[in-house]
Amino acid sequence: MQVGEWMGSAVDLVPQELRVLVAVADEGGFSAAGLRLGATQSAVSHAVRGIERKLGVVLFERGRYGARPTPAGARAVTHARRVLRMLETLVVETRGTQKGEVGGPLRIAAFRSAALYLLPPVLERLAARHPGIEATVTVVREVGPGTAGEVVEGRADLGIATLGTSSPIPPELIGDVLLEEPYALVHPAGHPDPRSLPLVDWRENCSSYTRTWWAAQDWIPAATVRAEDDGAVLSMVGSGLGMAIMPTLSLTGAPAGIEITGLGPDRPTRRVGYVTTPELATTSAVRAFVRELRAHAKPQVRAV
Amino acid sequence: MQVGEWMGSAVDLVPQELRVLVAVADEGGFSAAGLRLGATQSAVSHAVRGIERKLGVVLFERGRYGARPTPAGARAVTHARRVLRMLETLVVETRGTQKGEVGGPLRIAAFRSAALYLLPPVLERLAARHPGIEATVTVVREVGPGTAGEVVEGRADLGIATLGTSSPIPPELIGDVLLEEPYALVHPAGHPDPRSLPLVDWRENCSSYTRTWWAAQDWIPAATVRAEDDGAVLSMVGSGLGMAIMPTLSLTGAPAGIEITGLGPDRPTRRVGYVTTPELATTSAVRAFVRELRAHAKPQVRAV
DNA sequence: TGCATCTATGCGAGCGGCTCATGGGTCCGC
DNA sequence: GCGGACCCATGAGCCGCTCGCATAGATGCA
Repeated sequence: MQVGEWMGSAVDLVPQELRVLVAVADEGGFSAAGLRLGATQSAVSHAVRGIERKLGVVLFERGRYGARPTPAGARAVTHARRVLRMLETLVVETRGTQKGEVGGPLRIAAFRSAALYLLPPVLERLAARHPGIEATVTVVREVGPGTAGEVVEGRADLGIATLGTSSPIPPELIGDVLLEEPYALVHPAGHPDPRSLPLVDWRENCSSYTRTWWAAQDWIPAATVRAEDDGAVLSMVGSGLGMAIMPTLSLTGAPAGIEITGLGPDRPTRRVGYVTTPELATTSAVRAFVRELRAHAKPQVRAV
Repeated sequence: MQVGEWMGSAVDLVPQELRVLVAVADEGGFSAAGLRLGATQSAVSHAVRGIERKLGVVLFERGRYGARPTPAGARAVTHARRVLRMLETLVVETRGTQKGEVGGPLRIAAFRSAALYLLPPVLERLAARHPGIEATVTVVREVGPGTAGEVVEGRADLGIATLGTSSPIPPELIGDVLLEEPYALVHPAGHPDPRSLPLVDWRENCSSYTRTWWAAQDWIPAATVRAEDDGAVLSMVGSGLGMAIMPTLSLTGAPAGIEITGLGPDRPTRRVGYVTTPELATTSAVRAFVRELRAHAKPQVRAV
């Protein structure tokens, strides 16, 4: 005989149900979520209905367009992501304790230049040392919530972020500064008076500290051109369209025909660091990655 | 048709399985765990076997005595507790978002005197303000891992701890100081020279800062009597057996016949605070409790 | 007014997880 | 030494949950 409500709480959300929530939120509809999960729309509909009945709360507004999370639904999805990640962690760490090795997925969110120039050598050494770790990098524009937002929302395990006065670490996250790098003036090579060129800027380049310094410099004009990202800025400068003030990391892949000039002793700097959730900070995969990150970031500080 | 491995990952630990792990670890055996879960020993055996097969790791050593967790098992149990708590949080917070009210279980670990004299008024006001919160208090001796250990192990959501130089907040936890209270000399009322009495002490009374101060006081003898807890010390002092040096909180319920004398301007103090996990710190129940805690702790600082 | 594209739902099938019953192993007392 | 009293392990069977299928309902668009 099997009693209706047996072991377990009255409201038990199994991992599959959590995955359904995340999939619906990500895909924006039941049908698309079903496709992503390798299931039918019917299964998703049944599942969501069951969850809503258990919780006594409507989680998604259905409509012609698909499904949007209600406020309660959005909160549920955020929690669901974290729970799913902790379940993954449980499995990986338990296995790792047995075998004495480090492994598991590691989702990194980074802004463009960090993903292109800072992470590759770090990930290379990480892979060499811990082949079990499956690292994935997502490039996120460092505006609004930025990479830290990805971590808060549970979409990433660790974020490479610019940690400035304008963007402190959110209270529910922890992190540390990896390197402090100066801004420099970039301009077409051989230009006699680069400071007179029009300024090329891009959206992410707006740390408040930098802005303060900018305001004190009377030679800096308002940006005449606003590019999509720092890479675009760099190529525009290379094409002779103007000059730009960029952090060192963005200049790593500078093409030929570009000259970099320092901004003097009182030049502005920015701090680049990492952020992660405290429950993930203790996992061996995150610790191993941060170790490699530190080992590579430290020399760069001196090289600047 | 239903494919063998359909939705969800190959290794999916459902909440019931997590509860089985926790129950077996807590109860020390499959039969007892089954009893606690309202299920049979057979079900527990099947479940544990299934989990071990999924993870590919032996989680419990079985024997005549029952079942003990292996190292991997212990880690799995710790993670399981946290995941279960986060699932609970998901449900409660999602419902709360809808209704706009705060609720859910709140497991508090506190050392004896805090549970007896600090918490009751706080819990009273908390219950008045948020009837939905179901607070439970566990008294934990503040030695070794102490109340913070309960939180780390996932057995409590929030701990009232003595935060001193000897016991810093563990890196995976967050917390804050609530009040700083002085130690005082307690002795039988009317005694002409209380400092000459034999010293009564107890195990928890061993902050390193206090010890430093003690070492500098030549009038303090080695403890001649060592009681089980501060309450016992207090009643022994009340019986005229000797004097003791105790923090203010332990003196709240001092019986008649006891006199309290200050220890001068350079008296030692101890800091009492709370600790919790960062993922719980953002939940509305914990925030509400901490708010009440602060509101009550603050005046006590001035009253000292 | 069809059509396209969503979600909702009734129905049936299969797997998973439970109980029941039983067996094996070990320690203890008589 | 031997039954009994604890453990856990395992096989058989049953029941419910969850999913797929088919279809109906809703809605915006041409």
